[in-house]
Amino acid sequence: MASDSSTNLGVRVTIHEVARHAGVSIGTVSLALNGSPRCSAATAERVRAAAAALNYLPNHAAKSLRRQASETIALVIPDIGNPVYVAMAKAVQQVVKERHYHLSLISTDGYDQEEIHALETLTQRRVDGMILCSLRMTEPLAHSLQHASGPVCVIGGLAEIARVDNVQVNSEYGVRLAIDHLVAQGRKHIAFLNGPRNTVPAIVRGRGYLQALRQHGLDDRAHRLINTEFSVAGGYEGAMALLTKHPDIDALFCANDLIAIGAMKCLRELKRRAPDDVAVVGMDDIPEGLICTPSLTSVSLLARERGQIAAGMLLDRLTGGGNAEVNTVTVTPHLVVRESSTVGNPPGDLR
Amino acid sequence: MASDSSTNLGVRVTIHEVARHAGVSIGTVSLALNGSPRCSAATAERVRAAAAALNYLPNHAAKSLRRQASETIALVIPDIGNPVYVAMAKAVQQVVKERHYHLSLISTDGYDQEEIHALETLTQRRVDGMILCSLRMTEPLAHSLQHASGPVCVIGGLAEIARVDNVQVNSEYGVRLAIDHLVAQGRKHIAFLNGPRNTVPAIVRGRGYLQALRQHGLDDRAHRLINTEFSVAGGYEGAMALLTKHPDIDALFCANDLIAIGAMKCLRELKRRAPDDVAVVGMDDIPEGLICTPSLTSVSLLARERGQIAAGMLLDRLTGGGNAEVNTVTVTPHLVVRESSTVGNPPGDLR
DNA sequence: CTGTTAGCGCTTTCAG
DNA sequence: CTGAAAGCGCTAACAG
Repeated sequence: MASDSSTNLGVRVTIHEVARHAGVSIGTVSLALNGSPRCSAATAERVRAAAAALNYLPNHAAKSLRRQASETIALVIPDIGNPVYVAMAKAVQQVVKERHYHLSLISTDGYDQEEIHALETLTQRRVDGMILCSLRMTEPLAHSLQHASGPVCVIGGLAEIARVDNVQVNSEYGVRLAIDHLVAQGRKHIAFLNGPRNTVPAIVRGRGYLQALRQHGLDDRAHRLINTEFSVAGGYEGAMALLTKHPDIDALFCANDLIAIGAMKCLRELKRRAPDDVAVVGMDDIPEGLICTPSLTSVSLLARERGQIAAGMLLDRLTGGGNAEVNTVTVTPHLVVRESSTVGNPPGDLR
Repeated sequence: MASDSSTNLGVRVTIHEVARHAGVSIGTVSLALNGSPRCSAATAERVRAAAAALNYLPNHAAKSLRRQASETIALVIPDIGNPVYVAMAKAVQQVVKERHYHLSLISTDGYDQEEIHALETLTQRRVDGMILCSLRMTEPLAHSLQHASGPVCVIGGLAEIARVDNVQVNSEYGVRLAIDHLVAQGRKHIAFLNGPRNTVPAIVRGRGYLQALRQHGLDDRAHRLINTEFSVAGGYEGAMALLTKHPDIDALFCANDLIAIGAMKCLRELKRRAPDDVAVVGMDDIPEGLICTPSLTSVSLLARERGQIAAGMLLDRLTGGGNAEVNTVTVTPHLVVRESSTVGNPPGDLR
């Protein structure tokens, strides 16, 4: 009754108890438990048995302090409410787990300050490395990044201003795919619901949009481009503003799927049918694109893959396999055609 | 060039450098930085200045090891892909932040083992306390819980088998609200798309469903009840099975909104109109309920509020304000009526 | 009010 | 192959 060997009731068991129980010194326990070869198999077995019997679990703080490593990486994302980042996080989580690390997930929810703050966790040795997915790669952030006291891998963003590992997606090409598709569907007045003006993705996508219009010989005066939040509410408001100002719009290209979903809600209220009156195309290819009516055509920016690649890259660097130079990987988006952009011949495959 | 005082380039600065720089001892630095009153204001200021100049950040592992506390709590949720848990996490995050703690978010994604594993982080002193939101409160889990080496607050689940702090929602009453509403809308053949048989919420909701049917004098043989996954895919498949077997069904009550969304997708494919042919009601009141067509009537189970309450309860216990006995709070759900259940008179307010 | 010192639990030399 | 001992960076008791 004094002690229940199957549990540890608040009484933390340390390496010392294990040593006593196994009749060896604490140094030997450490060697045995870490699978060092400089320890006889018999002793190792005895130590493991003692540890199991006592329900021993190593104190993480002590281990970190001594090893100068926490076996944890952080993933910093802009918004955990956006399913595309959830998908990314799941991919990272999987890799991290396979390689016996831990993941600390941080959502900055639009506060730039949080990103700098997250970088501090690196210096504080709470995490060994970090995957940073930021919408606003500002100068102070780039600077903190450059001088971070541990490896960082950036997903997206302007990695040009900070020389660090990064995985990019060719989103201008993604925009191109969407516009090409809409033109092929016979659309002439293609509007663009872009993200906030001060975000890197919005800048790149806006540029791509105008370029694509030009290449198709369409009016590229950008008068059908509007900036809004990367959210359903943003899409709704942006679409409302755009459609009331330009009733001739026959296609809405949206910088992400949340915006597209908000835009479709707006269309419904305005009694304009999608895709018949207005075709809609988003970006990110989130699962929600399948549940809305009509189902949403979208450009996949391979969030899952990027997360997976970034995690591998970071862990390689952490576990010694890393090389000296800066690594860059760029993935290529692809278009997923669904109902919201194809009148008459809806694609059969909705997954 | 050898040193840039505005950053620390990989060279970790410790309390010793700060002490040297400020011309005091390390003990004094510690006192000053932790705002101890036993330290003159002038010295404190000098130390703070030195720390800032050197870009000093305390080593978290060292601090944790010494203080036996990590100033971090964990939130364990079943599925980060379910927006209701994202909402809960955001609420917890906010409270945690206000009270200057850190949050470690863990998604178990259906693996029971992960929950036990998460509890180990408590013993390993990675976290000081934990909020556990589990679908399957199994015996081994309850046991680990009971003997956890730190405070745990359970959200939902069967807290009866483990005497720990908990915040509940009266979901049987929530089910009642939904069934009452459907009956009031004139529905006679109300089916129930429940969650997996071995989960606590499904057990409770299934019981509530049958009880409510009985109270309305309806057939309570449970032949229109089916168990499926708490997901869109689960809802789709479950609805397909149910509707083909029982064509007379005129209402689908779903154990959560993901199931309801999947069910609506199924209805669309079967060319059965919602709400005209089949009314649909879900539970959780996730934002996605607003983007689907028709918008989804749902029972709010107050995930945000429960997260907020649980976080407060846990932090109170951690920061000393806690009392000895086990705390229990129960919140009361409410119905949010939208289009999917009301033919003819859609409610004006869709937010 | 400030300096000195022990020690949190662990890993890792260095001896034996 | 195993034991002893130092020390990671910090806090908190205890002197002064």
